[in-house]
Amino acid sequence: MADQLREEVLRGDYSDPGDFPTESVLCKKYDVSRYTVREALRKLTSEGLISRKRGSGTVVQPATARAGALHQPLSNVGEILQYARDTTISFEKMEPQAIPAKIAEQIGTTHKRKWFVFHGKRRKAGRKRPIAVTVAWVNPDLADAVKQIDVGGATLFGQIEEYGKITVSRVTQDIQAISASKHFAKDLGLEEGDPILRILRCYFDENDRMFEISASYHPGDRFAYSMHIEVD
Amino acid sequence: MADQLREEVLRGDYSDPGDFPTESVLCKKYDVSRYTVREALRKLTSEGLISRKRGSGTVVQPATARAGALHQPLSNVGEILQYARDTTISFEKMEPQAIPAKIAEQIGTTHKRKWFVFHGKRRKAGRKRPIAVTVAWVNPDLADAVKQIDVGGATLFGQIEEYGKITVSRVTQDIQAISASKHFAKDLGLEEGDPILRILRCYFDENDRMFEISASYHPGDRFAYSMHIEVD
DNA sequence: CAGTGGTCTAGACCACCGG
DNA sequence: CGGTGGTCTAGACCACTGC
Repeated sequence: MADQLREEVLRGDYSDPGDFPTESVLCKKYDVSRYTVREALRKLTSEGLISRKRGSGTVVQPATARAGALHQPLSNVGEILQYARDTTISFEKMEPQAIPAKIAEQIGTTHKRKWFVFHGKRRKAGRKRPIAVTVAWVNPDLADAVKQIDVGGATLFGQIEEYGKITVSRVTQDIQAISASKHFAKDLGLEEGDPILRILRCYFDENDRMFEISASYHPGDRFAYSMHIEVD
Repeated sequence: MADQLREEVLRGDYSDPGDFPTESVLCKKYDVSRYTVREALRKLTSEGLISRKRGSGTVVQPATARAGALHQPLSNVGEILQYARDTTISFEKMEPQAIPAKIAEQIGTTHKRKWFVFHGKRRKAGRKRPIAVTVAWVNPDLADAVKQIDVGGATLFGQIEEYGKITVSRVTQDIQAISASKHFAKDLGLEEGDPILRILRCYFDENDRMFEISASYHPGDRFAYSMHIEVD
């Protein structure tokens, strides 16, 4: 139900203020209890699609004109996919390697085996330089899934979910400002030493197995990571 | 109830795995319905304090050995306060000024009036250099509350909430990597040009009025912004 | 298998908002 | 004042876990 409602909202069905149905209307429309309706609306609220006010009702959140730099709104994993909307990413499969010590230390992992490695570049239509570069490591348990990965296509973790028949259930992120190494500077069209935003993500499946680690590097001057927090 | 349970968890009451009470036990202990228990546990889950698994039960999330850098776990505004636990912040009240163009542009505001300005330094016991510096602007509507602010004390937005009789209802954040200016480099003990993580926050009250803007600057090498995302 | 958390129904009272 | 969403009770069935 949340999915269907989300589609309707994104399609703009309730774009006029006051258009959004009340809880009781939704109960009747979908023939479910109020609990179920509220559960669905809770999801949409946490995604920032709607906002609700006691006594007034529910309104669709205006797609606020994102000023200035490239933004990456992100409050749940669903939105990670949205990020890919007007950009494309392509990967290159590299030789398997162990998780580099610097990364392993930061996320506190002790894996010793060699993981599958992918190098990715995210591009925006009409720009020559990539807007971000990514290094991703995939758990060696998932060899079968890795064989089927299409390096030109969708997100890595999405494909792993599909081919590996697993579901991402949590993601951790560490965001840090670092200095561009010669290598990353060249890729991103920066000077060595320029600020770079590094986002280090760990993806866990439903059994709490870490199945992917990704490190993406964004030019500091062209990228801001945006998020919103609702307070209960 | 969530608050009380959170205290117990942080105090370490349920540190052994298998110690955490089941839903039915909590129902009896607090004499509330299962809905209420689940609502409280939902909060703690979203804060990353506990994790739950159908059939197995609820376990307190291990305070994973945070390697190296200073971390700032943050998934809701409540946790912004926690950040202050082993650190202290002190402010200095400056002359009112209009929001600088660079900031105003990024957050897309058109306020023209002069806002109250505070400069803050966050320190950790036993370190001479501040671990972060902050610049905060407070909405000129809140002159009465600003008069009562204790610059040596708690968080700015917390005091504004109290004295201004308002409640923060949402926060937006923009996280960006920037290059240290001469001024910030000196304050943080860095070289000019070193990477800095800037977190730009806008605080909104229950009427969606932006009542505070804050920009905090963290040394790139000593600070990582950590967060976790649960997928439903 | 018994017990866990996930989901759901069908009621209820409340604080708050608008007309 | 009636209707909104916020909170809550008291049940129920289910999938999944561990023994």
